[in-house]
Amino acid sequence: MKKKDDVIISISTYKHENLHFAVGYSNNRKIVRIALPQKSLEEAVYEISKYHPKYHLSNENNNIAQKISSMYFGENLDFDLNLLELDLGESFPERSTLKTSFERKVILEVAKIPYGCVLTYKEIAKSINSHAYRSVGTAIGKNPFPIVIPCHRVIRSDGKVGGFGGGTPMKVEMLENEGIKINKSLKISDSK
DNA sequence: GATTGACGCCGAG
DNA sequence: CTCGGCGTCAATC
Repeated sequence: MKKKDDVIISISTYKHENLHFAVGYSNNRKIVRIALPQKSLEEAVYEISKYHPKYHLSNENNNIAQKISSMYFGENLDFDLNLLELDLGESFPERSTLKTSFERKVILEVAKIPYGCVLTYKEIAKSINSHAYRSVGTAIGKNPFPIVIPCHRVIRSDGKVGGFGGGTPMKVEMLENEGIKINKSLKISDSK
């Protein structure tokens, strides 16, 4: 009997401006994880393979990886969320980082934030009827689909950009690529 | 239970 | 403005 966790995923990559993007797919063609851009191909692939050790590299679907890189660099593109395997808890019980309903609620709420806009961790918590601001941050930190699920658009209530898995500088860069102004003390400068 | 957070709020310097 | 300190609650051990 085949364990679900043994599925072999395929990883496709795309390079732009010396940054390597990687996307992992399950055998049903859904995206199981997106890697933030890395300086080398090996690092980009590792960001996927550390959650899904059984994989092969593929050149199929790297148009998607290319699209994701365009979004990273600030293009305002629509992305079909149906391409994402949001049900990771079921499909990949061991590797999942979206196990609980709380985490899924948070991620789905973040998915609604439009291009060029930001919300605070507190606002996300409020919209899912919770006061667990810190837990919202922790859940967003596990986002398997960065860039597409715009976790970089969630900031602190004091106006600072806050933490980010790929480092605060990357978060700043992504926000600036969307036209959001950020001053030297890492605060969003009001764009009115 | 105890510890740990990509947080929030307030008060003291 | 920076820093503690405490509040808060989901996840993890």
